[in-house]
Amino acid sequence: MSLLVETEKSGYDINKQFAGSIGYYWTASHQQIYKTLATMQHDGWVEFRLMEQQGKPDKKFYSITQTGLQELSNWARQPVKPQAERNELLIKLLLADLVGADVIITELEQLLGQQQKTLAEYQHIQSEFFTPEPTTAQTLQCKASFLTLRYGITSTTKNIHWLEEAIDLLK
Amino acid sequence: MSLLVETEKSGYDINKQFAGSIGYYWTASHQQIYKTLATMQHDGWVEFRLMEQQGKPDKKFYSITQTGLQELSNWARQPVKPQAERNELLIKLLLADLVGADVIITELEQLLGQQQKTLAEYQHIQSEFFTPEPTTAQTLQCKASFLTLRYGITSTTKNIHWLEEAIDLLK
DNA sequence: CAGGACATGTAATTGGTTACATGATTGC
DNA sequence: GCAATCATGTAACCAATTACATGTCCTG
Repeated sequence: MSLLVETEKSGYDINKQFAGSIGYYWTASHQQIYKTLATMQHDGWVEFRLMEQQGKPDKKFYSITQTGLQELSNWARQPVKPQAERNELLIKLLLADLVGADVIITELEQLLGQQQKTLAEYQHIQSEFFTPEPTTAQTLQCKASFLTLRYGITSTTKNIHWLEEAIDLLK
Repeated sequence: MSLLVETEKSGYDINKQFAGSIGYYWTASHQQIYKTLATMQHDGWVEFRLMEQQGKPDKKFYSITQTGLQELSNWARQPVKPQAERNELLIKLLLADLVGADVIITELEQLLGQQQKTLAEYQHIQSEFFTPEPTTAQTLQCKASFLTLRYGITSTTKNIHWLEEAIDLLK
């Protein structure tokens, strides 16, 4: 729903946003998107207007309603609920005896490579779009995107650190 | 199932383990635990023996079977599936215009306080149980617990860094 | 005598994935 | 001719949460 605050969008558009940069911190399958839009429409949180197209299926442009805006604002005022951390990797560590440490180490190394690649991408984005860094004078919108990217960079960096430490100790 | 590799346990025991240190990287409600144990037992991955007790309800001590061990080992050899990141906080950042930046900042500060407390706890545990740090000579079991703690410390540190940066920029 | 630990569950619902389905248009 | 893009969905299933349920013993 947050994505609809800015401007009206179709389910397809939202799906593309998840596939892009938004996907770094939130994702949903297209099935999930359409289902959610349908229930939100049913609850009166969003409404849509049909846009007929030739050759392609019709588009439904969803926009947020007053009720929806109220609902969203209420949600944003509630503290985030601590979500259960579930880390398969740490479970596997316990099983190192069972499958052999080398299997685990190989996987850790693979993940390390991936994370290093991701970090490089993020840093590229930062140097391209956020130099110099946003100051307090910038719009909230701009700060939010910057902090999102920074979140990606800090978590990836920490992951790399931990993976290196883990590989080092297990070897 | 990983928790049953070491020794037989009841659902109640597992629940307590989740409530303790294991809970930092994996949790489940007692309902979920009993349900999962029941299906695993049905699939032949675990078996139990009843322990009758006077005054208290009977206990079911579950232990892992050969089939279960095989299944678990297969699972551990598979690469972890990348799980969809979902971060409510970053969504809220986008809504700072709607609810006012101060609401968001207050929440960030609250979280910062919590994380600092958590970090202090972790560091206490580290200094108590892992000084000096485990070397390559230690058992895998010991290394695994250490790395789990290290994971907690690195991610909490990362959260603190990011929260400080975010508060700073939004103010 | 109230509240928590002990010990197990069922039922209903939500949130999400996987698989299946449709059908025209555009680019290689 | 084949795959990808555009654009929507349904159906079945799995995982997890919330709420409800039972009954004893021990401690303050």
